[in-house]
Amino acid sequence: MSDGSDLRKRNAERTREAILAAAQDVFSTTPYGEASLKEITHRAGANPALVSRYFGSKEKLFEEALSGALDVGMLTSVPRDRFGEAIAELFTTPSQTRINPLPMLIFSAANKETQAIAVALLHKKIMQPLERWIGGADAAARAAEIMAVSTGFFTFQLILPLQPFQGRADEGVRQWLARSLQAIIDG
Amino acid sequence: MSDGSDLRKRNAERTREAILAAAQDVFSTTPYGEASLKEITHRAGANPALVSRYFGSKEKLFEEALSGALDVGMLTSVPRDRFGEAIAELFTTPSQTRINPLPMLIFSAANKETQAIAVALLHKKIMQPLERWIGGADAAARAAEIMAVSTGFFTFQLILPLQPFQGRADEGVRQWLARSLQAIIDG
DNA sequence: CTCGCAAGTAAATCACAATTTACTTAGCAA
DNA sequence: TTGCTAAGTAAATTGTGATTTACTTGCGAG
Repeated sequence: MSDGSDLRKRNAERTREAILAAAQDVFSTTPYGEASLKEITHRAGANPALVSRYFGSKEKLFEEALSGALDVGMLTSVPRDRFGEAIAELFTTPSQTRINPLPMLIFSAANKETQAIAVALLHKKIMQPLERWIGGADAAARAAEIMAVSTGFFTFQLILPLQPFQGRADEGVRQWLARSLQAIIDG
Repeated sequence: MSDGSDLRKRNAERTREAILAAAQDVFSTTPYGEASLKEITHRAGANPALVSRYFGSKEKLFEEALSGALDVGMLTSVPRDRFGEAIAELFTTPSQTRINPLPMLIFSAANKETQAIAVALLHKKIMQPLERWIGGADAAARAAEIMAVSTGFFTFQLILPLQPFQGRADEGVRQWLARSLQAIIDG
């Protein structure tokens, strides 16, 4: 039976997961159009033809990769009165292990198909729960504001690098991030 | 001689400008990879082969289009004590006439080449003059913060549409934008 | 053991758009 | 008027990468 410690060479489930993991890796560091299935499957030790078999298409693979990476818990697991501080700390502490979904979101701008996929998933997996967590009449606006600040920050930290946002960023930038985000939560 | 009112059918200067204008139009509304030279030159009433002649390549055309669109005057022509208010008003007042360079910046994430082009132009045409206009020790950080907020806003207004940012946006969003930007200027 | 099928592969196909090439034509100059 | 050159065009070329196809092989059931 296929439990997690299965050592067979051929194992559809395992291969599928390996491709998905590689896709999250690649899609969060490489623009969608430049992320090739050859590269992704190579990293997974698999063959490009399997993407079609297991996911249907590159776009569907992207959808599943993004869906798996989007996790509102990142935000909502933090106490409200420390929100800004905690998120600013998280954003400015580079982590090799955890994959960051925001670059994938930014890269999804690369074509209309992936834009549509991203908008739908963003609503379902982030905006709706985030709005509920925030609560109140203008929760939707405040949730959108949090996304705007976060995405803007990562755009210029990871994709179009500006010096002040590089690496751990400086104290001033961290404080700005913390205060901006806290102000949105406090309303 | 070729003054601006020249009516000849064949006029290299005129054609070049027409292609450039069409490119700014298309590149600011269509992801780079989906913006075809066929579409751009069609709008300009010209032929795709002319891009190669007048600009060298699609990337060079993009560079010139972005360069022409990036204009820090948008920001620095505003009095400092009304900065937030004025920019928020500008950002939330949809204009068909003026082309918005920020989507082009966001779309430039689509590949490493255009990223590099965008970063270089962003520095030269926006960050440097903006930092000088802001002044002080942490001017670079504050300039980057302004870009982050602005780009984040347009990402979710124009590219991955979130309801609260659509159209003129609501009063709460405008106030948030105004206050966020003003706070960065005030330090 | 061996058969059948699921898993995996290599190579062909398809699609598409940028760029190049070889050609046509408008417009100016002598 | 005639030719020469710059401007413009149509079609061929190229390159790339996703997807499909036809094939091979591992592996477990019976």
